[in-house]
Amino acid sequence: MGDLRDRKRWEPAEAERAIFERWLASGLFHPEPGGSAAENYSIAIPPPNVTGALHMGHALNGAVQDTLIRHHRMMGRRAKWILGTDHAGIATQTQVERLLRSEGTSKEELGREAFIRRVWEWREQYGGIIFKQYQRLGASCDYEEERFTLDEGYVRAVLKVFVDLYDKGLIYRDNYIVNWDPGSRSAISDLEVEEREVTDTLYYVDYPLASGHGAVTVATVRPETMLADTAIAVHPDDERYGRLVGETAILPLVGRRLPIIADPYVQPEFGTGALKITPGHDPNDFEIGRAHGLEEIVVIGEDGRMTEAAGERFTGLGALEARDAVVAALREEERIVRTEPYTHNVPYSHRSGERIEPRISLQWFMRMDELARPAAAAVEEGRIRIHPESQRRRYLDWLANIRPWCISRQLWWGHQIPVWYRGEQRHVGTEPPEGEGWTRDPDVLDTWFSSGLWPFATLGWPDETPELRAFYPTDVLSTARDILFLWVARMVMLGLEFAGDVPFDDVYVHSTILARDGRRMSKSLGTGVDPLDLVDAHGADAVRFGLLAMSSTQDVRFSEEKIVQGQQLANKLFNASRLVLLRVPEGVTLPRTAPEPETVEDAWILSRLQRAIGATTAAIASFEFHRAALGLYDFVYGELCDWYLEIVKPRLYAEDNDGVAGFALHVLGETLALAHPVIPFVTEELWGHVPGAEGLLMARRWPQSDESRIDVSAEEEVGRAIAAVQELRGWRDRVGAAPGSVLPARLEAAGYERTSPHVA
RNA sequence: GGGCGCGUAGCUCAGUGGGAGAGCGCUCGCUUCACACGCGAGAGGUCGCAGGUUCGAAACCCGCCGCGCCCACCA
Repeated sequence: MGDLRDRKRWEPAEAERAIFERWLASGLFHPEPGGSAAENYSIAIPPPNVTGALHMGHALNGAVQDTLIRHHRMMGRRAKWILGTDHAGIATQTQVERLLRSEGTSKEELGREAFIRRVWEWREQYGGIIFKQYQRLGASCDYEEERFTLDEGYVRAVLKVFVDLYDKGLIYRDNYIVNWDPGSRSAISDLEVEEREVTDTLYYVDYPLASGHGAVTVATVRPETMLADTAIAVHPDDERYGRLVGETAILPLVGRRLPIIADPYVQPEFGTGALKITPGHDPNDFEIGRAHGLEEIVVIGEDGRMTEAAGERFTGLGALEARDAVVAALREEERIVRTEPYTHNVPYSHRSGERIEPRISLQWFMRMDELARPAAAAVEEGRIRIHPESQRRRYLDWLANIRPWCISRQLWWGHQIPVWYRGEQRHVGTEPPEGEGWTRDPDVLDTWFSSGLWPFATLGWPDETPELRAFYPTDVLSTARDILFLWVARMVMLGLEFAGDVPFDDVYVHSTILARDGRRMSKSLGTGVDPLDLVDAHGADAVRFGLLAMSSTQDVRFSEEKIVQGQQLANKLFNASRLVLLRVPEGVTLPRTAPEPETVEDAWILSRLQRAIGATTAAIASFEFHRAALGLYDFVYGELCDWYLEIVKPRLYAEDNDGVAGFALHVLGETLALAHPVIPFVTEELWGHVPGAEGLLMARRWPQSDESRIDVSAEEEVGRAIAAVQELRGWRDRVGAAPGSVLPARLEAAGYERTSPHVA
């Protein structure tokens, strides 16, 4: 560790690695299962993607979770931070596909089995790097037990849940309109779609009536989908069209006969008040089509290109090319009456960034309403608390309006759906059926389906393991806001349904750390900041402190200044400790209990310490991490260092200093413990230099705030002295007196009897 | 269209009924034996705008302006 005498600064780079090794070797990161979940403390980490690298969100969330885990570990709880990664279906498959392309091959060329083997190899090579990065932050996860959502046991849990839900009638297969992502060539769920504002052209197109008398004009921004039109709809009360309902129109370019129907969905004010109905490629039209029993035609294929059903001259064209071709053909027939620019929202895939093509396809769905009710009740009744409060409403609103979830994905990397087909027969089970000629459903499950089981599948469910008994339900789930529905709500639903209890008591939704420009950090814009660079530059404690100090109930812009502030705190604490430790005489060790104050300033700092302990404990308990971090800073800087240590310095340097040394050791020891969850490295290092300190600080008891040590009169007395000193210093500077000069002065005021020497 | 939130010092943000604050930046002064990644002293704010409640409002209420996020099936 080196001699403190020669170390004038806290040099995190040198010290942190060694300290982490000591923690890891201690085995304290890995609690043996025992006791009940109510006595123990556990947090399941939001599993990063196998492919993931540490970003600012991970770093903040890591700081939050580690602060909680370390705090509760010091409170004497058996504390487990459950660790693991997510197979991340689309993201991982996309990465490996890209790699294959660079090697001049493709997943189709390899075939499914070889491709999956390849992904596993890739995972062996690159997976889990992120945990090395978490370690640099000091995260005290249980590294001995790393879970993966495609581990054998986990797969069993996923398949069992699928089969159970199927047996309960909550999972079903249907031809339904879905968000088709041509980029990943898979269906995706509603939550993976983002709207973008786009200015398109609204085309007014004449559909001639079959009677030969006149035409109906419809307005559309997607002329290419007219090839799949199967009706025209008008509002039932729309007098302009009343007599046309029941008649037939002829679809231009195709010649199909389209019934003219009445449906209240149609807005008479929009366009011409007549709407072309395309059940195969529009969610609304799909509903109308089902209500009226219309034919469903699909003309856009899985690759986003027009199928043969679109007709010979359009087959193979991309959807946008087809739009131009259709418009050209319509112009040739003089069907386009007019056009106007039109700005509206268009769905894009959050995954691939490509435009979503709504299309009908055969998919697996999960009914959510039945599961949603208890999940809402758990929050309404306070069995789960969501912080900040504002997120509670979002959660409840989403559950109240929940819709079926499309859970099948047309990928290879993931949990393959446990359904086998043979002719008309279907077998749903965790084991393949007996006999020959069965083929398994090729689709895999949405990644969030397996993530939804995370808090209990990681603990061995469906087996009744000691881990499950000891650590489920977990205590806190800390996460970013954008996966509240995608992940958190689904864990609640599935936890209640399968593990028999809520998956966690508290949900903490942390800030999103934005770039300086107020937008999300972006690699392509170069506005991202790598947390590991910050660790290199300022140390892990500084990064943790800074992120916690930045965190809030809302989004914040990243400011490196806060991290610098953390670095200052670590350095300050290091040097304050040096002052005390280097003056402790032989034979004086850390007192077992708080010593009696010898002077008013002793009483004062002891009193202020109790308040700092109370405030820090309360801040962590209420998930106000900025209060915890900044409060520590204020105590260490503003009270301990600026005043107490300055005042006692002469006593520490005096010959017979046993008393004050012991007292200062006590204050130091309590302060190190108090700061440890936020800045674990420097505090652990210093603890190792405290004479009489036993074991790791990480395992020490959490300081208790002792009401009887709060001394209001000492606080007032010293507070007055501080104010007097500040006033005198101001005066000194104003009159231009040299700081080193000695001036005769007389103090004429009451209440300074014991502090006047310090004022002097 | 519905919902939520934000607007406080040059920057990033705390503060939510009674003193306008922190870090960084800026100015001035200090090689004081824990720390120059330091110490001390300062400058800097109509707390978005307008109205109301109150003895008292940065904070509570109403409106407006500006910014952001989420949800939503009007072609």
